[in-house]
Amino acid sequence: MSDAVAHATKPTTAVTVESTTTGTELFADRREVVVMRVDGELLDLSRELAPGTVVEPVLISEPDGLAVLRHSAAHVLAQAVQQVNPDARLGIGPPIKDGFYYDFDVAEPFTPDDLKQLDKTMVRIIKEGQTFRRRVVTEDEARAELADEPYKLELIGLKGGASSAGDDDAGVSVEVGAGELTIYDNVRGAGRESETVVWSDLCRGPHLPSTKLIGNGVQLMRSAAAYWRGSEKNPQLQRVYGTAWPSKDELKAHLERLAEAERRDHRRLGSELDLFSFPDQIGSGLAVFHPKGGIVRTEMEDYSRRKHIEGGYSFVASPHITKAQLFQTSGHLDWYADGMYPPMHLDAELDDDGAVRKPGQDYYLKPMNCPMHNLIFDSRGRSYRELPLRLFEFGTVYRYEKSGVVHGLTRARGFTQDDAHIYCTREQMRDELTTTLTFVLDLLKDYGLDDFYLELSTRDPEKTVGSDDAWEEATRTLEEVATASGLDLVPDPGGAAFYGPKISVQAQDAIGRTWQMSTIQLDFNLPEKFDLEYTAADGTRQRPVMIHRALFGSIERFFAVLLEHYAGAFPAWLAPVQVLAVPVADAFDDYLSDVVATLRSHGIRAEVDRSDDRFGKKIRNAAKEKVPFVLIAGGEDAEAGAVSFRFRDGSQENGVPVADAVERIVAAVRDREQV
RNA sequence: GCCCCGAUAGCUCAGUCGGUAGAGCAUCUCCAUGGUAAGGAGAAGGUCAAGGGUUCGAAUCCCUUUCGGGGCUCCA
Repeated sequence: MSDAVAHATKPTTAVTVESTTTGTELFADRREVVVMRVDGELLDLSRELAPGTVVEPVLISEPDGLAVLRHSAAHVLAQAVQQVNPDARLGIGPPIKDGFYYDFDVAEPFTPDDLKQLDKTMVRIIKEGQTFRRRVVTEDEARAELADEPYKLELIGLKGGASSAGDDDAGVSVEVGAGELTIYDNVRGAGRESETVVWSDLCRGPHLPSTKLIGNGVQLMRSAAAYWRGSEKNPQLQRVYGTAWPSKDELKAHLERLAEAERRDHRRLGSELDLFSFPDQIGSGLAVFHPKGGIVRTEMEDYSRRKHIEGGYSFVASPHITKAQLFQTSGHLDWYADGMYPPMHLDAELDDDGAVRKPGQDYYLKPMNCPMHNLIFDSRGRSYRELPLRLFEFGTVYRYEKSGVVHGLTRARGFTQDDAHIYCTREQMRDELTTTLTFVLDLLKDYGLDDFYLELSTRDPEKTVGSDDAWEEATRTLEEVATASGLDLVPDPGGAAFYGPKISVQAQDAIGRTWQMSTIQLDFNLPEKFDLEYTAADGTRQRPVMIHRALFGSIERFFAVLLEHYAGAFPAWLAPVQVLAVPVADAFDDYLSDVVATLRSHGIRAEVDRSDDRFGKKIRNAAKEKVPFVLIAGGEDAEAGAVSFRFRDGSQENGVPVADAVERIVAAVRDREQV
């Protein structure tokens, strides 16, 4: 086999078959090879290979191998479910990020106890070392065999229509590929006289050679309802989620990552650190910020304002409600009325007999600021000399999110956008987009995020307005600007707003999660609808181009992202309490009060812990509050006119002269250092 | 909006079979307190989310609403 290496796409690993064989034989001495790739297609190792075929081994540790592991685990789950409950009907069971799921039609939803039992049953199946055996069937054979599986029959029907690539349903193609129809039999004691088929499933494959290879890195996570084939119009099935890894250690590491994410959950930290809450009395998705959260938010806004002044933005303000006509003009009422709070009907007058004397007006809470900014642009004649005109506002908007989607600060019903609309000429558009993208990325870096990629959301013809030409030009310009940034660019087909395509900045946080942050949207459409014009140098009236952009998206959401990114340990400039002074005994309260007064005179948020807790308890409290600088003073420090620093990592620096300490803290805040 | 689960003191939670409310932390008072993650004692704190029903009796069982959680769908 060593000489078999020949011309192949991956010369280091691919082999060329010399005589008819199978992957099983070819890679017999390499246990970590679980599936093989031929012409870009993944195949079971047991498939026969003709001479001349170029074969790449796929390891369980690489993405394709992991997906096969996870999909195989989904099969085991389905077998376990039908073993426990023969009446369960099968949906689909694809691999997903970190694991897999399988959908079932069952009379009773799964309980946590059911999942435990299924986990045990799965372990038994895995240990049995069942073989996944592929069998090609005709459509009629498949229909006969799967007569009791209505969802599988539906998939077979689908296969006749659209190709797998054209089918939007994630996972459907996992079951019925583009090629032959196949059923996989799970065989116990394969090759022996006693061999029996214990379970079968319609599936395109491939799978691991044996359930044994799934190993002990599998765990069921939760169950939830999911619409059949992802459509609200279809019945709901019960979905069981699992996670699967090549080893127990990797499973443990994954569970630890989940636990870490839970510890950082902004909803948990928000109440632990007394930053914000969602009082029931106000309503779902509507937050109040407490003093400590309020100061963080204020710092975020103040810094943003300063940068916007430097960036040549003009500041505007607009009301929270408006007459319906404005959103009629903008098109929002046509496209997104469902996402808006229902109108207040005002000013109607009735006769004594109930007839309408004066019709009323509908007023809406604003879901967006752009129509308001358009009116500011349009409040007088505009000259090309004013362009680009950049209107900025921390604009609070209200969107009636469906009850099931509201989630902490990241998906709220009322929130404040750091919203700007830039009006410019077509000639300025490209430069302005470039400048804006740079501005956005630089500002995000100042807040401590620095790992980005871009996403280009393009048109969904069903959900958009405007001419093809305009969309084409807008999309091309955005793509060019995005490409020029040098960042990775990922397509997001159909993800555009109804008025234009957008670039969104995706940022990775400290534990590797991706958040959609800023968006930059190009819009030829709203200027048209609002009939916006400026006078060009030659005296003609021209239509400006409009750029929508938000950096934070919403302050609330960005607050949540930063809170999770820093796990509550904000850099000094953002921390609610920047310095907590802890006396060794209350004899030093006054000494530290003087230090704190000096710090405050430099604009530092500093406090003395004068509580009657013992010293150790005060240190504990300061640590739990994640205060960046703890200043300690006892006799030694006081005599030397000094303080001792205790940092968040527990490290210490003693006997620092007060003036040096103040300078150091002021510098850390000024330079936005993480400490 | 849909499916499932939940709501007990400020927070985290216990409360058996339907018999009338409990802990730790936090808070307040007092005592103690000189060096790096919980000093001690005491007090106060509840219309058991809200409303309705069943029952001699409901935190407990049933219904509705509100709020929250996990998903699905959605996200200008």
